[in-house]
Amino acid sequence: MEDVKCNGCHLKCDSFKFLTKDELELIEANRSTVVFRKGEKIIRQGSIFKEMVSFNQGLAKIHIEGTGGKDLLLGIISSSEIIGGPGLFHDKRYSFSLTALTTSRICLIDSEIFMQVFKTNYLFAESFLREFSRRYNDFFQRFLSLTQKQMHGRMADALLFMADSVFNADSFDLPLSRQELGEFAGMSKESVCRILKEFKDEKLINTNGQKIDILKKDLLCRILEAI
DNA sequence: GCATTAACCACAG
DNA sequence: CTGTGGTTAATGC
Repeated sequence: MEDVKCNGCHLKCDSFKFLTKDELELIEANRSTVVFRKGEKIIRQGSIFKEMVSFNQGLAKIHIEGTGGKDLLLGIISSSEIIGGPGLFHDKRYSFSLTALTTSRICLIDSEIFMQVFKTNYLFAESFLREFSRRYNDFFQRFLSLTQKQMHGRMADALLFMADSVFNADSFDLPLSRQELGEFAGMSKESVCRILKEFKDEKLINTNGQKIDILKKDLLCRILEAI
């Protein structure tokens, strides 16, 4: 893999554009670039917070571990973003796991160095916190969906999220297994199968393995709105 | 009571 | 891993 300089890297997220040449070189000297394959864990919930993740390319899931080995899938990373979680400021532990859903290109930045730059460059810090806040806002919206909607509404939510926030298309190859989709929509994998079949029978969507086509988005939106 | 919702289990492909 | 069918428990008319 070619080692692109941070300065000329077009994959890095917008926050980095606020860094001075010196700051970017400092980051560069304290980061590694790693490619993760599907299923590989990028960060592990509970482990010591050593590095910030600069996610550059690919697809990954943010998930937290529940009891009995059951996960809750909180979000999907599909574009460049700096990820680390509250551990950077709070308890020096990762508060969630990050797992690659497809081959993903990531830079790992020493957290001490990241913090150093955070403290000296206000525009960078503000931009980073804006991204950070947006991410947590999304989590809160998920909680709302998970706690106040019934299964069909949650499934419609999950499918529309994939279409609008991840793929920007109404047809896509779902990067999640039925099990993972269940972890995202807060239901068992059996319920996922049943509801997808119902949606398919009602011609709201078409499914073929991992391939999903949303056929009647307006009706799906109505299911989403109707509790 | 009866219907609905949704999880758990078993099992086939 | 995916999908189906049966069972069960809780909740709501």
